[in-house]
Amino acid sequence: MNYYTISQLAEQFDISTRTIRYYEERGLISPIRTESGQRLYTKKDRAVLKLILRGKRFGFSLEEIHEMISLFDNDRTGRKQLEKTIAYGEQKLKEVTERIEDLMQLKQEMESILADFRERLQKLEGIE
Amino acid sequence: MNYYTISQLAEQFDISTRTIRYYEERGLISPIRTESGQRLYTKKDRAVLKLILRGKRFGFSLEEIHEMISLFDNDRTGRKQLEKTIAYGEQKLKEVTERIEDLMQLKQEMESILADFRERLQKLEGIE
DNA sequence: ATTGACTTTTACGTAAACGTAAACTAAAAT
DNA sequence: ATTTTAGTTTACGTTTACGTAAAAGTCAAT
Repeated sequence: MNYYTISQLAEQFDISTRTIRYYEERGLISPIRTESGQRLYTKKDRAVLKLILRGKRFGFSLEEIHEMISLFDNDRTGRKQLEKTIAYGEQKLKEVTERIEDLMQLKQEMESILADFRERLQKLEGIE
Repeated sequence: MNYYTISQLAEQFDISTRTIRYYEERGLISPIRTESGQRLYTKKDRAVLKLILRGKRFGFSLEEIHEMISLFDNDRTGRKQLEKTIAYGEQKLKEVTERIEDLMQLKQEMESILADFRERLQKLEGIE
């Protein structure tokens, strides 16, 4: 296995090292350390970071993202745990679905407004 | 035409009056005033407020929302203005479309993870 | 007319999500 | 060997999006 340094990841995702350390502060990511204390990130850590950034783009808070990440934790073996996780996942899935529908409606509206503007432009060009 | 008071709108959207005044501070909404200085909101102001809140749910910043609202400004009569507005609108539309696609991918992933968890649960229940 | 609910401005406070600087150590390059 | 460059912690600063409180004016109801 090979590792990434913090600045490599920062460059790859175009974020600051401070941001990555901050995510660690908040418990979202947990890189291993070298003897001297340097952080080393695995592919999995990288994937988690990717998830975080995607979540952010969707307007989820770090706290929400934190919860969602725990969905991917494979340590949930017990039946009760599994059931809770599934219930939580179903709820989050519903939220995402609603958000998609909302966005699609917004898209529709923007398209109709644009169509209206284009029509106006046409008329203006007809005069000239 | 009839008007809404600030607290009426606040109640309707379940937000604080401070929030509404803050949107005004930032130039997102511009209610008229009574002689004594009270704010009065028209249906149109209400619609703008609705837009703002929806934008927020999508994770747009107030600054971005501000720009998007200007799309709905009907004061853009000049041809150049119209062209600029259309170009801006097309770009925003693209962003929204990308966001939808991104979200749909997330949805897929969540569904497959959930399917996996459900399968595990089934196996656990088979044992018992 | 007076109580109480509502509104106004001004202004300081706050949580989230980092930015930035200092002071220091380790690694890499010359 | 010694500069650079990259990394660490600690800690204070900053922006966004409001919350909250004070002081004063206004509207609605009894």
